Amino acid sequence: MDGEFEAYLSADGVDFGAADASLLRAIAERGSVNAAAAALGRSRARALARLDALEAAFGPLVERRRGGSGGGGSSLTGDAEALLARFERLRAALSGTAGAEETVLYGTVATATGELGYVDTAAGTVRALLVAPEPESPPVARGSRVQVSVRADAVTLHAPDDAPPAGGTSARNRFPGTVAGVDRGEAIVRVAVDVGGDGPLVALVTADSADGLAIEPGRSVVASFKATATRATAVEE
Amino acid sequence: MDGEFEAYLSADGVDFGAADASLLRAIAERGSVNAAAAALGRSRARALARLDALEAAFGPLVERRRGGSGGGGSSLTGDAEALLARFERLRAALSGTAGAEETVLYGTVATATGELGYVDTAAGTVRALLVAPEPESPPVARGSRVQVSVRADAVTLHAPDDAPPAGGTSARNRFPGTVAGVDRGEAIVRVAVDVGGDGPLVALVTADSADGLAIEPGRSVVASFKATATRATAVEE
DNA sequence: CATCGTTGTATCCATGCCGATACAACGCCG
DNA sequence: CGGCGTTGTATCGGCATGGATACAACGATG
Repeated sequence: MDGEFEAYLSADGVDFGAADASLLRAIAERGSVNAAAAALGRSRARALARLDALEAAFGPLVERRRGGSGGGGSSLTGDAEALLARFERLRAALSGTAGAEETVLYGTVATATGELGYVDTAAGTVRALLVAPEPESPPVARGSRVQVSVRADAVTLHAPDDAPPAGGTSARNRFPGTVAGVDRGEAIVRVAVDVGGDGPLVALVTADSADGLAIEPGRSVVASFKATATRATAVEE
Repeated sequence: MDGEFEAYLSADGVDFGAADASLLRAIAERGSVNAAAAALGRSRARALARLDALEAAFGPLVERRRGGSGGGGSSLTGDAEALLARFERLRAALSGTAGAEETVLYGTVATATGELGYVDTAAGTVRALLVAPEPESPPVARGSRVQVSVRADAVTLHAPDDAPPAGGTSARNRFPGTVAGVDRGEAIVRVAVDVGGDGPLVALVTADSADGLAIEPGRSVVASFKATATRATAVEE
């Protein structure tokens, strides 16, 4: 997955986004809506109105005081801190530097049992969560054409003789393959594994793990990932 | 993580969201912008203008023909299909029914090495990716107060005598604990594990895995999750 | 050639959001 | 009591977005 994202937390038709987070942070930092708005190049009236709208949807976020020492001021509530923390987690989950890279495999749903199904792909059969296109939509059905996404950070690499057992009751997807490429960061390593599909299966592992497995191009490995960490969504034919 | 989300794919200042996806899908289904707009209760002029804007940012999405058999019509390009697939993956990654639930642990960064660090939490030391607050911000520093989020779908459960080895070169975070609660779906199971922190560590596993481990309240288990699947983001004191 | 139903383009009006601005109220402080 | 700097509220004008509408162009079809 490449490109950029914007994400919002939603409640009662109000979307909390990056501009709102900036406003709350500026209030915390400067202690007043007036100074925060000025620092962000926004009008105070609009900032106050936006806070009213956000509070109607997300609960009390800013305690505001007029008069008194310093002329008045504002501070964040605990609810605001929690909301900011939630927003940060959402951003972190999506941010490109935090392992949002995915391997995408195309295939057809072979069996569907409740929320889980098996998908036949070029790389082999994958067990995955079947995600409905819309919250109220019918679930993905057997025979549907789907894309299966596997996050790089959900993939574990094993030496061939140290891998989880194939088949049986193990719920892990398991693919033997050959290391095709290695990109090293300071403490994390991106490993591309050729598992016989159209493109490589990508794993994001720590440098210790990579070293412990002596990861290098040409090395045989087994890649595994949880069924519940794997999503299948419908695509057009 | 609870509540609702809205997510957008961004390029060149244009955000592709649910309404845009609905428009493209309606075009594919009805074969014309006119019919699609009418079906969605939108004006044709605005729909066409929106397509122009989207195409300026994301590339050619709709092939439009005027005159001819049927009076003309429109169809999606391959780029549009790929964009829709990407948007579906984004939605699936965030959707509540697909395992986006997280355990959040608060703690302090003890060591930081490149992108990875160790965080001291009430449940014990966690190895995690340190996510900068903003793309251009300095990384999270040692001593920082952080929230550590662990997705339920990233947590693997093991019987105590079958768990990965503690310490050494293993890159997996590892927490022995006791099953505190079990919620069963048709094919997946949400398991809350008491690991000694403020709240339970939540795991989303398949029903076979849960059965294989004889998961029930009171059962001793070991929960493990990858360092690269674990994110630490800064929070206020 | 006229008709049909599409796309292409332009215009109008309504609504919502936004910054700038102004007046009012508040409570501390000198 | 006046001054200060904040919050509270209201108004104005500008801009963006959106639906409704209208005219023009296109190419197959009868």
